[in-house]
Amino acid sequence: MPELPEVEVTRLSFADRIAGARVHAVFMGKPLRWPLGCEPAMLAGRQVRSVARRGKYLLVHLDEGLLLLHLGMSGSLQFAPSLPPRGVHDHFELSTSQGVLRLHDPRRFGAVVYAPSLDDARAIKLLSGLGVEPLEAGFDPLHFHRALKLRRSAIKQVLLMGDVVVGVGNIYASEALFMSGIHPALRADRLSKPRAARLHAAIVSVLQRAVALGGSTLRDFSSAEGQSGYFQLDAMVYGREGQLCRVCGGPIKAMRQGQRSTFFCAACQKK
DNA sequence: AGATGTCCCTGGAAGC
DNA sequence: TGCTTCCAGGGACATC
Repeated sequence: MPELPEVEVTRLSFADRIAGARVHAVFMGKPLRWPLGCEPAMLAGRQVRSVARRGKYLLVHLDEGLLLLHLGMSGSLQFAPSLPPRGVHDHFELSTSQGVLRLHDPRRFGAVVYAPSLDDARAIKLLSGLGVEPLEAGFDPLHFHRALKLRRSAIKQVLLMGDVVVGVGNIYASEALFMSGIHPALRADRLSKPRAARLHAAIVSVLQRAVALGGSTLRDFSSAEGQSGYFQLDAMVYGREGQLCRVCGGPIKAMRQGQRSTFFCAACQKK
């Protein structure tokens, strides 16, 4: 399932190649999470300027307006000079002078939304509530600790909410908490400054590492060049219920938090 | 206002 | 073997 590293790996895999491309045609398949918000044919003739990322959203900037792409939980993008015939799960396609950008998304939790600009109400609605970027300078230990002090939910759930820091999904939240020795159910406002700093470092480390390794292949992920990642080989706790902790040899446990599964080692992770 | 629960969707795995 | 049930997940929205 695409979290920040997968989205970033996807971006890196086609951003340079699509920059400058002229849109020829737009294909819309089955409805995605949200409507496109404009007449698809309206996009023909526009030029792709750049592809940026904010949290788990890809921002395809056009010479006029932009497309906000979200991969949901099963979405992946392909970009190539030409692609094989569309399958039943290919729900969005941008044919351009430099290749075809195709969204494949079996579960259709993904989205493609058009906004006239970043100041437009639709873009603001999707982007304004997002927290800081974990791989940028604005994410620092002291601000992180201060933000956690305002939250009484379990630390795992605060990480998932994405309004303190973006891009940490279910897999990396479990991994980062394991790396920093923090129990997922600990209230966010109970983290000491040193523990918040350790968690901060773990988040940066696990995300950077995942980007460097090409993202996680847990489930359906592959980059827009078709490369699959191999983070799964290195998961310390995620998906390992009942297996032995790689550090202490104790059993990895699973619990539910807000209808999401959390994996942790009760010996290594303390409240 | 912050916290919590519900829902969207579908393929694959597990259970009977 | 073939059916049903459960589960995965991000995030908007409703409800307390």
